[in-house]
Amino acid sequence: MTHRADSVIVLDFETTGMSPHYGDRVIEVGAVRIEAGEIVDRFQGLMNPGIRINSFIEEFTGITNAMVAEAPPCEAVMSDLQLFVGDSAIVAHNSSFDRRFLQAEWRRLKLECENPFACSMLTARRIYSDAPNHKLGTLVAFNQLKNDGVFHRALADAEMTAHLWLHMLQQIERRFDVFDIRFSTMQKLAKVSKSSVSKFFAQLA
DNA sequence: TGCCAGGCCCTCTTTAGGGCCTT
Repeated sequence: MTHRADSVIVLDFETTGMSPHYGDRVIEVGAVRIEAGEIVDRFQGLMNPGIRINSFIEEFTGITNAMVAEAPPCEAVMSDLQLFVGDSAIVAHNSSFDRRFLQAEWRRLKLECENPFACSMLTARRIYSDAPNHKLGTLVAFNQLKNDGVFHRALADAEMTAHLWLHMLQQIERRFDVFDIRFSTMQKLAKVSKSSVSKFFAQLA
């Protein structure tokens, strides 16, 4: 399976909680496709998880039980998401979280999730070691990236993550005078130890 | 109704513990 170096899906889920293993479900998905350094397509879907959303999540996301009651079931939206994502590489902020939910929801549909993942949070920890923290909202403010002030809604967070991802790519290219930073390079960057970052960047230049 | 996790990183580490990040 091959992936275009400049084509990735940036994904974000809102969910009923932290763990699909304990019955939590996805209630909203937002995804954008990046090609050639630009957002070229968007996918958004509110869905009915079939279980009650607790008050904390309602407050946290603004997504209420009344809203999802009118929405299609998870299975329908997740099936459409699979068509949107295809075999593209996927980026998410703290991707281990979104990957767990994507795998769990697709498993219900008997779909495999073999897409490669990269994590914008782990990459940002390497590049922005001087940031106050590495929450998505903090990194957007830290880099003065454009946003519409909406947080904890899936498409808004996916778009902010995409802007952060593109910003990190541009900064690496500019800083080290290299072009065509590939998805696999960003994956490796997120995994190298903090003490090895300088050596890693030296190999890029 | 309320509760529940997991992967990664760092360090005063590796026979571990605690913090960060996601909802």
